[in-house]
Amino acid sequence: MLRVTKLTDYATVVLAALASDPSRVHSTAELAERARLEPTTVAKVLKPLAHAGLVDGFRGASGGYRLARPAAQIPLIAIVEAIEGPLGMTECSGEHSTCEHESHCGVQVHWRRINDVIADALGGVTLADMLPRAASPKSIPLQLSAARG
Amino acid sequence: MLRVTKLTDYATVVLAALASDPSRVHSTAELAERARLEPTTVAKVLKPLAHAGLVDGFRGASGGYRLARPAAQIPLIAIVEAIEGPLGMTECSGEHSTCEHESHCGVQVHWRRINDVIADALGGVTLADMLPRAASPKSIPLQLSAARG
DNA sequence: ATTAATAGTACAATTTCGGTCCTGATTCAG
DNA sequence: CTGAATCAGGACCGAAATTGTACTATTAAT
Repeated sequence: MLRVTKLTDYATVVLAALASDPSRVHSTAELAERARLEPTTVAKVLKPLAHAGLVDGFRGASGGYRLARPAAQIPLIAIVEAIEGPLGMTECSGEHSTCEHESHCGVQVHWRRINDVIADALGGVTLADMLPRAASPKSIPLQLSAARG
Repeated sequence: MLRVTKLTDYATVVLAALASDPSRVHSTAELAERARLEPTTVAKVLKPLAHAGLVDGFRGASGGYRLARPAAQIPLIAIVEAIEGPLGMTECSGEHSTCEHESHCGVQVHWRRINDVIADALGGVTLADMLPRAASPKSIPLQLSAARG
């Protein structure tokens, strides 16, 4: 149904919890309690997030995670791609396609552009827009609909 | 990776084949040959498409399928939803949510709006834009990126 | 009646997703 | 220096979705 995975959904919730106190280091246990998720699940979400450079991980006692950048500088597309890999609406949208129909497809090129449209839509929203009390009144700029209607 | 299913992909290809001769009735066998897909797969794709009113099905000898409307009046979102059901980026984006975290989530409202953004993006592209030689020079209006800069 | 063709359902194989657990590396506290 | 806390990185398994196919019933033209 064209949806992001639950893990991506969880990632936004966990990141939102981190963003509520960006300067501190939060342990997974603490984040799990805040987000009301299983600690193991939170840990699983944070690993790829750290790998993508969205959060910084600190080992050892009193270690944990901290937002690597201000929330306003973390676009949603970065979160989605950190968890789910490169955005690709169809098999052939990405770099290494294995679709056997490529040569005689006809719609491939168009899907690629749709890919860009979605990426732009997801790039126009940042983690800051997802926070309970967003900084700006227009928490999410619905620029596309504005442009169309 | 935030992708549509293969069936949805096939649906666009099959619909594009139908659109190449909109007034005629095409059998699944013929469409399969054009799209280079298995006849059974084509049949599977066409059923929900007919159910959604995107194509008209005619039974009996010399039966087949025909585009129910001009390609320019079939937005991509209709194709996606015909095959995959209502668009819902997250569990809680849709009508009947079963997510237990709703009451204390904080990001739910925002995902809903992102849902709308994606739906708009998919609503701004029609089947006509997917055809090999599109009617308009700007085959796909990248309005979002234009709006953002 | 016979044949062509869709409608609807059901089914197995494969893949992905969701969630848990384990082992190792690192850091802080005593 | 020892031990506890905590992340890093996989491995693993059950559940669910996807994919592709097959079968039967119904409809319509000849």
